[in-house]
Amino acid sequence: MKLPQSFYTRHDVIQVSKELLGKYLITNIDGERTVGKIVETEAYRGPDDQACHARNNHRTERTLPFFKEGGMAYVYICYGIHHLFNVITGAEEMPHAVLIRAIEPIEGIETMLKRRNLDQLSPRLTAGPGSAGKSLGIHKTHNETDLQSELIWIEDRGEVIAEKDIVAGKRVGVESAGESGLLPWRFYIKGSKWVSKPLIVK
DNA sequence: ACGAAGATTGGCT
DNA sequence: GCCAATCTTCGTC
Repeated sequence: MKLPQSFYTRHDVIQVSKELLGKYLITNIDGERTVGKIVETEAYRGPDDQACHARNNHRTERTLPFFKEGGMAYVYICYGIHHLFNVITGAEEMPHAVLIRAIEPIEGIETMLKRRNLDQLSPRLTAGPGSAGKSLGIHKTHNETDLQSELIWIEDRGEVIAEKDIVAGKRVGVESAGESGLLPWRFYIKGSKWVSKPLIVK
């Protein structure tokens, strides 16, 4: 079942981030259907979260999607190369988003391999936000795509990830965000071999 | 108008 | 492990 818009418009983006684990992200791009199970996410909770692009309600052309109602894609380019896929959540004017950091390839694996210029299936195919987005054919032109459309959407296939099977840790690559950089808002499915980096737990 | 930095990745040493 | 790739965005001049 396709997740309804009400799944995304909820207030608590941390909760939405965790519940997205075990859901299926489906794209129908360039006539190729690809499906990946979401195994790793990160929550970005503006305006207070200093690691969020929309921190302090910072409103620019890039961050406009943050201020719309939850349930659409937010795709932006990182380091000039990578197209990172996020889901906008929360109510209008509430700038929250969830970054999809890794998926487990489920369907259309040949297409994914071709898009990534790889010839062998391994976590390298879809681990990391740049890799996951590229394997699914997601491009910056898909920014603001409605997740109720027939282009990109997320399905609930009845799997529930128990709280004990969710690992929480610091988000990746946000050290410069001060206190916010320490928040444990990265989540992944315990034991999944498809996550982008193992969490260093002491 | 200019320049530095960025929610990363892959190739080379 | 280190570093270049590559270009948009944003702060500053």
